[in-house]
Order: sequence, then C-alpha cells, then structure tokens
Amino acid sequence: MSNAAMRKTERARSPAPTVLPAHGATVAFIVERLREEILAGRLAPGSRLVEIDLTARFAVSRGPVREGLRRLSADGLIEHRPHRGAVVRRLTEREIRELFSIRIEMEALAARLAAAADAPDRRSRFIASIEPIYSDGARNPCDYLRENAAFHDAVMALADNHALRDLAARLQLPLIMAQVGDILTAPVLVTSVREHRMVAEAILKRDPTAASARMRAHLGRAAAVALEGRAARVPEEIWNGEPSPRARARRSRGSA
Amino acid sequence: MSNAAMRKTERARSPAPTVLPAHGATVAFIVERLREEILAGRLAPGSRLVEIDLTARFAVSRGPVREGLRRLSADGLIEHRPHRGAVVRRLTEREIRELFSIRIEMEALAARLAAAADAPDRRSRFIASIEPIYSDGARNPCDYLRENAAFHDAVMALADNHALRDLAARLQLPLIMAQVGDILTAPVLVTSVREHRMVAEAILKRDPTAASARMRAHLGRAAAVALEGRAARVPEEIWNGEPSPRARARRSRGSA
DNA sequence: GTAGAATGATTGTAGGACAATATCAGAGGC
DNA sequence: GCCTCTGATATTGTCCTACAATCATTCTAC
Repeated sequence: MSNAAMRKTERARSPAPTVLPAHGATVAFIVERLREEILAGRLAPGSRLVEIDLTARFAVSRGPVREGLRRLSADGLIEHRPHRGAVVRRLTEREIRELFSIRIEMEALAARLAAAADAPDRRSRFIASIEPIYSDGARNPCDYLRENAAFHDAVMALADNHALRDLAARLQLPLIMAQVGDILTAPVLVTSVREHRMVAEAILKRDPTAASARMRAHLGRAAAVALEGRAARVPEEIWNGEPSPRARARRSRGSA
Repeated sequence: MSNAAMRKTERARSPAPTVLPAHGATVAFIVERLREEILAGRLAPGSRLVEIDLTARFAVSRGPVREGLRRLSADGLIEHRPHRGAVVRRLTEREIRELFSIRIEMEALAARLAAAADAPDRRSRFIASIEPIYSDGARNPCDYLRENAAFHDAVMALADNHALRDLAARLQLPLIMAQVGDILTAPVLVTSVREHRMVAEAILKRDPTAASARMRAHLGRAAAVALEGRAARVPEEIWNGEPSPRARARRSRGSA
C-alpha cells in the first residue's frame, strides 16, 4: 500500500477529532495525542509526521501543528530535519546509555532528598502513592510501566525539587521504555518491584545514603536489561526512516 | 516615560534589523538576539516581550516570533502566561537552589566520566581548552564568566556524553549568572580559579572519585555565593513584573 | 466604595499564499 | 550498464490578514 493511499484513508477516517479542543488548548491537545501515540508505539520510530497530514487529522491549522511538533522535538520525542519534516525519534544505543546514566544521577539525588525530607504531609502522601508496589499479584508489562512511573514520580514529589521533577519528566524514559517494550518478562518485573520496595524502605527509614545507593542499583540494572534486550532485538544501523515518501506524487498526479 | 512612547521609539529606530536572517534562519536569529539581550541583562527580569513589538523590532512576522518565544520558554529564559504574554523569567531563590543542586550532580557525573575517559585525542583537546585557567593574571568578572563556561564545557566534552552536555546547556546557569552578576568580587574569582585547577588536576590524574568530589565542592561553594549575594541584593517578593502594561491605551487613544 | 459592565491589549487560531530547499524520477552522456 | 544532471514534487519556512477568546484595567451605577 502506498503512503498516499494510507494517508488519504486516515484523513477520511478522522476529518474531525473525537473531541474538539477548547480555545487555548489546541496545541496541548495535539501534543498529548501525538505523545500518547508515540509512547504507545502506534507511531513507530521513523514514522513521518507531515504538517499537512496532521492539520487534516486533527482539523486544526498549521500554526498549532507546528508548535506542537516543536514541543515534541524539544522533549526529544521527534526529530526535525529542515525541509524534510519530523520523524518519530529512534534512540540509538548510545543515547539510551547516556540518558540512563543521567537519569541515574537525577533519581539518586531525588532518593537522597526524599529520604532526608521532613514534611509529614508529603511523607504521608508518598506512602499513599507507593502503596501499589506492595501488592503481591502478578503484573503485566503495562501495569508495571504505570506502577513504575508512579513510584518514581512519588519519589520526586517527596524530594520536592520542582526543577528536578521537570527535568526528569523530560528525560525520555517513557520513550526508552516504549522502544524496549517487550523486555519486560515476568522475572524482570519481579526483580524491579522488589527493588522498588527496597528503595522505599530506605526512604521511609530516612536513610539518604542507602536510598540513593539502592536507587542507583535499581536503575543501573534497568539500564543493563534495556540495552541487552535492545541489542537482541534490532541489528541497529539498518534503520533510517521510511524509504519512500515519494509514492505520493505519482498517485496524486495519476488521479487528478 | 510611558511604555507606548518607548516602544514607538524602538520601532522607529530599528525598522530593519542590523543583518537580515537568511531564509530558514529567521527563528534562530530572533532566538539568538533575545537570548543575548536577556543574558547580558539588557532585558531585565520581568520585561515584557510582546509579539507585535518584536515583529516590528526584527521586521519579521508573528510566526517566527512566536516560535522563538516558545523556544526561549522551553529553555527557561522566559515565562509564558496565557493571554498575558511572555516576560523575562526571574528565578526565585528556590529555583536557583534547585537548579544548582541538579547541576552539581550533572557536573559531578561529567567530572567522573572525564577522569575515566581514555581517548587520547579528547584528553589533549581538553588540556588545550582549559589552558586559560592556569593564567595568573587578574580577571574581570566578564573574563571569568567566559573562562568558567569554557572550563565546564571542556569537562563535558571530555566526558563525551552528548545528552549530558545538552542538558547542562539548558540548565540556565547563564541566566543564574546574569541574575547574580555583581557577586563576582576579586577573592571569589581567585577561589573559583583555584578550584578549577584542582578539578582539572584530578581529571588529568585520572582519579574519578577526586574529580567528582572536587567538582561537587566547587559548585556547592558557587551556589552558596550566588544565593548569599542574591539575598543581599534583592528583598525578593516585591517583584512581579512591570506594573502597568496599560499606559499604552491612554496614550494611543490620546494621540489618535 | 464596591460590584459589574465596557474597553482595550494581547494572544490563540484559522487559512491562504509564496519562496526556499531537499529529495526523487527520469533523461542524457560516458 | 552506470553515472550525472536536470526538472518535478513534496514539504517546510515565512509572511499576511483576519477574527475569536481572554485578561487586565477602567469606567459606571448603585
């Protein structure tokens, strides 16, 4: 199937978005939709995001679309190439390694701050939000991802460093996760949950050193798993985005 | 003097920018100009950046102006308030503290990686770029800021973690520096330069632990100096941006 | 003097137009 | 047959105009 045909179908299928964004929320609407699709893997790495197509898909004008793409680009979810358009970013192994090593430091800092935090209200909120990690039931990967995000965000919240929380949110961990998705086998999940509990324990005991060290260990292991799984999955290098954005011309000329 | 009058003067004075940006570089041009003015302090914290005024000042349309503002906003140099416009960001004491505590971790990581780095070519480039820190002459604050930026960037380069370098660049250290500017007294500079040398020594000796610890100490002290100086300078709180964006209405009605 | 309406400034969005550029298909030369 | 050059095409970058929505101030009525 040609790109042209595919895109026309998409346009036809959703001439109006499910819900219209309120005034002043158009950009946010677009960003959220695209982000969700990218992280869910429905937009694979390398997929092209063409402004015209998006205007049709979301029934908005090019202005908000461009702004939305720029924001996704700033967040590192897509890549911009001048006059070529945006494509869903594919992280290289090196980038994953780099991002993990940064994230380790940030999360270790957060764990330390969290363990040292004194505010009783924040502590009780922390206890409430991490409650799911003490569940003994089996988890499917999707559940785990949610639980994992909630846990790390709870640590950030207790640490109470806004700038840190913002920065961590922009560190593409979700993107990494999306790109290594099927690594999350049952034993991996069990180990991760156990590590979460150990981190939590140190934080609750107000032991900054242990909290930081355990967080470091947890993420270090996660990084290893992610990189290993990825290596097994993709030969790397072979990847360079969609090959032919060109079938379109022929098609439209033919039908016009 | 009213805002209206001031802006009219500006518009008249620069109907065409000094150099016209090439096609495809308009946004970058605007971003660079504004960034430079903000960091140099010519645009004080709280200054309003009105799209219409900027289109006139740079002789471009609203599109690129909006894009530029978004980018500055993403970099944290300005703040956006819906339907109110952008203002040059003023960091609160809390934000400065938070940003420094993050930066400490990032730079400590960089120092550790740099000390552990093996590549001879990168090491020699590092040696070349930090050469200025061994100069014994007195420095003025401006020189020092340049030397400081170069030193920290050299460490990042040797560490060879692209993501880390990007992130560090977006950590508003320049903005912090711009907002604590006159703290840089002679003894402060001397101390800083000495600390740079100690960090460099550890890196050159390939001692990751010492490099990381010394970088931590250096930045910790820098943070203390910045916060202290700032507290002495500004009573805080009294600040909320320009008070009257409204003198304009009266004026234009009166003159029309 | 204060609640509420009017006013004006400013942004948010739409939509159309054209220029600049990257890429690709095919023609023509070796 | 392979390579280079050229033109066609897709796509973005920029400009323009217009209008709706919203915020802050000012004015008005009580």
